[in-house]
Amino acid sequence: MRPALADLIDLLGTKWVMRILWELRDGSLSFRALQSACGGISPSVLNQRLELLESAGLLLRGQTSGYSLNEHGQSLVELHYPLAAWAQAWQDRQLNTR
Amino acid sequence: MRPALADLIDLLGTKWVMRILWELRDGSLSFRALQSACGGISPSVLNQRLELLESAGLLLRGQTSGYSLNEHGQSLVELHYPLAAWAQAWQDRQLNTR
DNA sequence: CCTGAGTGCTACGATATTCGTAGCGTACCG
DNA sequence: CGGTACGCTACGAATATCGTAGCACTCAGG
Repeated sequence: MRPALADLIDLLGTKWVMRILWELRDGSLSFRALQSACGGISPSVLNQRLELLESAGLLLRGQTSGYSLNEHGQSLVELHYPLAAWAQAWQDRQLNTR
Repeated sequence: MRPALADLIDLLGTKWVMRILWELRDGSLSFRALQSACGGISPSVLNQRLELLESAGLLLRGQTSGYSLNEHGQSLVELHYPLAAWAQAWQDRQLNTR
């Protein structure tokens, strides 16, 4: 039996997925705003990922207010907040090493 | 100034990277064992990712005992342990919805 | 009305990444 | 001298992503 976590890891390991979740962490963004927030992801791929996240039950397609995370998506991205401190220490380490 | 977390997210968002970290979570694996643990990733890409993880300072290339995470890699993957419970609830939700 | 600006999203050729398989060179064990 | 397992490379085929152009729609001003 395949563990649930492996499926999640595959989802999060899909290019752009984590980034999109992250950019939506504190509120909704329009399609185009998301596109530029992600540094110029192409619209076809962005749309593909948005469909993926919607079918994963994490995303709300806003009719007026753009895209935003639902409660589940929000709780998932909040689980990643501790990564911020780790990332900072990691970057400092990389700079010193190099 | 680009936040450190964005770099980390890009790293983790690279295909196979999270999966490799996860498969190495409790010990070392040989190249071929990693390959099959990841469900048949092609060796060229696996090698590429191993180099990436090594240059990111997370991986130890074992001379005898295969590949394993160093202390930093280990601490990173431990930050993801809380995801397991979330993933389980997520999967249950998906099954009920469908 | 009409125009302009913003929206979500599609199309499509060019480019980059990944896959799948075959195989090399080495080391160890009988 | 096999046999087996190892890390890893090569390379064409398949797939994914990029970059750009543009369509259809909505809404605010003039």
